[in-house]
Formats: sequence, C-alpha cells, structure tokens
Amino acid sequence: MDQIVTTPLTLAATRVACSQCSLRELCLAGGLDDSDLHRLDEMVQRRKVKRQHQMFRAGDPFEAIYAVRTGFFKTDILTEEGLEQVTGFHMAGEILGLDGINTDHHVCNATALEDSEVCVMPYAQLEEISRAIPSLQLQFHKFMSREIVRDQGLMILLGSMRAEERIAAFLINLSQRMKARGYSAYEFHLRMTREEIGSYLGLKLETVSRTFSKFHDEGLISVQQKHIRILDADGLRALLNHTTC
Amino acid sequence: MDQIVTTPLTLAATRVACSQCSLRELCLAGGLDDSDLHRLDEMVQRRKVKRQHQMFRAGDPFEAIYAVRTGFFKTDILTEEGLEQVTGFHMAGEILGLDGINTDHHVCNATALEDSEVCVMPYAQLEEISRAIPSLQLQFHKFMSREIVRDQGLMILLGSMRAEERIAAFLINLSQRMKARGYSAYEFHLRMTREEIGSYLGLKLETVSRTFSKFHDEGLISVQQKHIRILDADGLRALLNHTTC
DNA sequence: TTCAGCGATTGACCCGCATCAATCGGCTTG
DNA sequence: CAAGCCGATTGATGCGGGTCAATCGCTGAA
Repeated sequence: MDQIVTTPLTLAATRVACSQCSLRELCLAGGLDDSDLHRLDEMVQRRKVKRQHQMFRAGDPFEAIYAVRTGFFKTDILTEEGLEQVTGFHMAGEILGLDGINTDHHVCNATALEDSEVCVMPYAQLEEISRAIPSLQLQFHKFMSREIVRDQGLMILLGSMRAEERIAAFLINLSQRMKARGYSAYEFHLRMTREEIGSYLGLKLETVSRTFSKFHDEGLISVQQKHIRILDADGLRALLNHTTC
Repeated sequence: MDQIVTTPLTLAATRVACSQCSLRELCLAGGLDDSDLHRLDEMVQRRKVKRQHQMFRAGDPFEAIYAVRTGFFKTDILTEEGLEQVTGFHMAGEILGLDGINTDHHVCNATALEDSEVCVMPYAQLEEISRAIPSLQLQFHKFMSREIVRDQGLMILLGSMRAEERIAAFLINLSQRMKARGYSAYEFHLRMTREEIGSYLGLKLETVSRTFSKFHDEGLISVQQKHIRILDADGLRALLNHTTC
C-alpha cells in the first residue's frame, strides 16, 4: 500500500484505516461501530515525524489534531524568559494538539522523541463528522476532558509532592501506560533525557539523577542510562501513600 | 436527584435567558445569533449556591456543566493522604464541571466562596443542541481547550516559578479577570483564604502572607486582610520577566 | 460591650532541593 | 582507534521556602 519508505520526512497522503488499527479502542475511534469507523477512515491521514523533529510549534495555525500511532512525543512551552517547560509525554493512542482549538493557534511545541507516525485529523472535518456521529462526539469530548483531568493530576504533583514522590509517580504512570499498550510494565526505555523529566516534574536534572540512583540503591528499580527496570512496584507505590508526616 | 444531597438549599427551576444575560459574550453563548440563543435558553436552568456550600463533589455522577452567573467558586481535589489541593478559582462567565465528562463522574469538588448563582446546562442536552448548532459546538470546544491551556499555564507556574513570581502572576491574573468583567482592575476583595491561595500556588500560607507583606513594603500593592489594591502593576509584571539569572 | 475563634502576621530555625563544579561513560565522527 | 561531545552521575555548599510557634486582629455571638 504505502511505500513512502523512500521519502525521509514526509507528509503521506495515504489513507489509514481506523477500522484496522490495533489502537482503535485506546483512541478516538473507541466505541464506534463499523459504519462510523468508515467515516473516520475517510478523514484520517497518516504522517511520519522523525526523531527530534517538530510536528507543530507554538504559534502555528491550528488545523488538525493528531493521534500518535507509533513512537513517542513530548510537548513543551517556551516561557518568555526562554526556559523550556515540558508539559507532557505522549505515546500511542494519545491525542495532541487540543490546546490549539481555543485561539486557532497552537500554544505548545510537539516534538518526536523517536521516529514516529501520527494520524492527522483535520479539525474542521472532525467537527462536521462528530455532529453526525454522537458516539464520536462523546468520545472526542471525553478526550478533552481526560486531558483536563490529566493536567490537574500534574498540578497536584507539582503543587504538593516532594521529589521522591514525583519520580515514583512518574515511573508508575509510565509503567501503567506501557502496560495498557501491551508492553512490559516493568521494563522499558526512557525516550527523554533527565533534563526533560526534570522539566516535566518541576525538578532539576541532578535531582532526577540522584533520585534514580537512590531508588536503585534501595532496590526499587534498576537504572542503566535510559533503561529502567521496576523491581518493586509496591515499594514505589508506597512512596505515594504516606506523605512527609 | 442526588443534587439535593450536595446542596441542601435551593434548586431553582427558574428559566434564565442567555439572550438577556450581560455575561453572554464571556460565556458559552458567545458568538451565537438570536435564534440559536433561544435554543440555549430552553436548556439552561438557574441554581443558587450558598457560601461554603458545594455545588458538586468528587465522585458525584456527572450530569451537567455549570456557568458561574454571579459569585465566586473554588475547585479542589482531596488527595489520598487527605490534603486539599485547590485547582482553580472561578468567576462569572466561567464554566465548571468539564472534568466530569471523562468518566461520567466529577473528579473535583466545587465550592462557592460567596453566595453565588450558576446556570445549569444538562450535558446530554448540550451535546444534542451543539450537534444542531455548529457555532455552539465550536464555542464549547473552545471552552474545553481554554481550560487545557489554563491548566498548562498553571503547570508552568508550579514547575518553574519562585514564590514571588507565583504571587505576582496570581495577582495580575485576578486583576485581568476582574477588569474583563467590568470591575476595577486595581482594587478588589480576595474571596479565598491565604491557605487556599497557597494551595493553588503550591506554597504554604505563611509564604503567601510574607510575600504579600513584602510587596506591601515595596509599594507594589496595599494589603488589608482580604482587601487588595494594586499600586504598581508594572512593578508586579516586572517580577515575571526576569527570572533568577 | 466582652469574649471566643479563626485567619493573618511575624519570627526563628532547618531541611530539601537548587546551584556550581568535577568526572564519568557511551556514542558519534574522522 | 582516538578525540570530542553530550548526557548522566556524584559531591560540596547555600538558600528559598517549609515548619513550628507565638501573637495579632477581625468578626460574630452572647
């Protein structure tokens, strides 16, 4: 079907069938029946994004939302002072670009942390189709709502947790999301640097590194560069339950 | 209805005309024409919420979203350890309850900080009507998107600002929102306690108090209990522009 | 009017994390 | 293979804001 393999970076006009996609239930197509899926199929295009390339950046006109098909993304915002703040890490089945609806312009940058592929859903068409398919409309609203809830969870993390709790929460969250996608919940490669983790968690990279080392020494995890193995998931979870006290 | 449990007093079945509402342009009705406004009118009910009463709480089934008509709300989340984290303060024209769409249950509590009045928009009806009125659909999506952007702004605040910057940003934000509603941008009453401000900003109440005092001594603001006057708005803004360096 | 209670203020002390700095180690390039 | 680079690790030090505690000063009730 699609032999775009030759083109390095690439907007592929290839159709990709949501109806065939293994991520369907994690994604916007969740809960749709066959005939509705076909209407989605007509709208969705696929696009490749190379590692370290940006899919969109702050200020770009908002035209579409994107579902991660394969790969891994970060979103971040440059503050006026030029500091980068990472606002999220995104893996297969997750939706990017919802921030752009508000002002018709994106407010954050989306960068691939490994070679990735996304499904492009032009927003105008999505609006139109979701008027005709109530279950798609609901699913779309749930995704936006989930994003709000996710952000609030991060606000709690940033507002009230200490460094060890933040790192533990981060690892547990990553582990759960890997598991939901059929990967091992206990062993994975971090696609981001210590600095990016720190930016996301409101910590400095040295603190991230030190905390990883501490967890390693305590037998909670094993760390070798970007390779993480969770050895004692309950121990990690326990760090979250009792606060300082 | 279990709404009666959360609010012992007052479920008013009164109709309220969006078409007559002075907040129309700030609210969901923004950008609608007359005939569309009347369809909204048919859906919206008004409800009073007394000071310190909860409009909904975490775990409540999600049935409607709410537009603040008059008054002032906070939203907060109780963490497992029993800590309260304030996730937002909400004034006239702002929408509450969007977090509930995701799981059909609210994840936060919404509490009136003064006697307030809200417009209740049953979600099922809102979905239905917005399928028929594209401009309402878009407006609704923009509100959800705005909420996402707002939360990301708070993530930046919590993740990268020091105490003085947070307080300055908080005051400027409040000032702007007052102004947008026709109130003085330079003089207002805080409806929340120092502890609630601190919880929202990821600080302790003592730090909030000390920082207010410091700003007062420096002539940036005048503080008398909950009464705030902004004396040097540029000075406050300047605190945001140069980071630690 | 006086008293009780709660929120706000202010001070003293201390700890967790930032900061600064040196070294390590894996990966890329010639 | 060596050189250079970038990210990660580890150590030493200092400070911002948390913690604990005492006092102040509204506000509302008797």
